[in-house]
Amino acid sequence: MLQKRIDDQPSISREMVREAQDILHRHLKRVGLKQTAQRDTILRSFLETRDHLSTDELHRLVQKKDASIGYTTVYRTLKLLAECGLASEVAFHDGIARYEHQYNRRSHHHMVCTECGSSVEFFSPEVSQLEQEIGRRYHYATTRHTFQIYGVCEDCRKKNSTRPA
Amino acid sequence: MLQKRIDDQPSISREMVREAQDILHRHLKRVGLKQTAQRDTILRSFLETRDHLSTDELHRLVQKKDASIGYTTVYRTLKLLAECGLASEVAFHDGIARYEHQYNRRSHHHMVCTECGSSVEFFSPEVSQLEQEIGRRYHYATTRHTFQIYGVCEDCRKKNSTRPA
DNA sequence: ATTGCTGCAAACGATTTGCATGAGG
DNA sequence: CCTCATGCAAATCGTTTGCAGCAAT
Repeated sequence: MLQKRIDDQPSISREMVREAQDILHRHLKRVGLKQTAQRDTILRSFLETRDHLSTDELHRLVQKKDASIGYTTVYRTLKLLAECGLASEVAFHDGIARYEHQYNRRSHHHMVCTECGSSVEFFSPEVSQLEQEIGRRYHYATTRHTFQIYGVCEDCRKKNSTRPA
Repeated sequence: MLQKRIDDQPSISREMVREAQDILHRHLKRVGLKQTAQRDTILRSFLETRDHLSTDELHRLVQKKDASIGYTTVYRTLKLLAECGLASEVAFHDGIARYEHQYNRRSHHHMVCTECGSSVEFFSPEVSQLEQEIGRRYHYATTRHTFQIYGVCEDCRKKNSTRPA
């Protein structure tokens, strides 16, 4: 799936990887789980991308580093990463769970093209303010929100006018 | 699943049902499909609620009117309703597709409790403005958006403080 | 008559689970 | 050592599809 980049954040630094690993390790200790090579490998692969990965895609990436790591472990680890705040699920409307990293990321949102599936990220602090405000109004302790816009991107519109239905 | 109502719209009138049925029938004619008793029954059941129905829940409701109507038909009809704008899918984060009616509804959004699954609806015109604005900025022809807030509702917080983890 | 519709059962794809084996604390 | 992690295969969940008979146009 394509991915247009609006912001150009540099690829993740050694420091950040270490810090994220620490977060994971602390989380594991806290809930009485074990630190394993597989979990670290998966975390590292995950951090090395900026895409909205499906479990399948991440599994493929992980396999390049260690072909013995199975599907199931990737699923389970992704859940762990979500638990400790390193990853979060983004539901595009294609029936597949996708994850992105949440570590050191400004709150951002997605606009998805319903024809080609490409997406842009955008930032909109107003939305976080809204979250606060609505939460207060209805007495919810809010934790997060999702905001997605669906539409048709410029390229697809061009294609459509060239080859009309 | 629970459903707290913030706005109190009266239950749907005969008029509205008729109008919605017309919309469906016109849509069917337009795309060369047929008008059937099942489709009308399903539409009527759908309109009679204000909840965010899963296909399963709608199927159960429909069966009270006509026990012979099957699962598959409900799925297929719900898709038709979505096509002609009478229904729209709302993705809470529980892995089930839910639908709500869209006919004669102001643009609204959901706040979902991650503990008990109950939800409130709220209205926020700012969000639609944002959709326009972001779409213009990145040259997308936007069609719709989703905005959901997740958090813990007052009741669940009370329960938690009574019976701490 | 022709074409689409229905309900069933089987297929499907994504995710989860049971289990025997292997590795971390 | 004891407990949890792993990988595999099988199970499960929601959803979709193929098909034979039925109904709307």
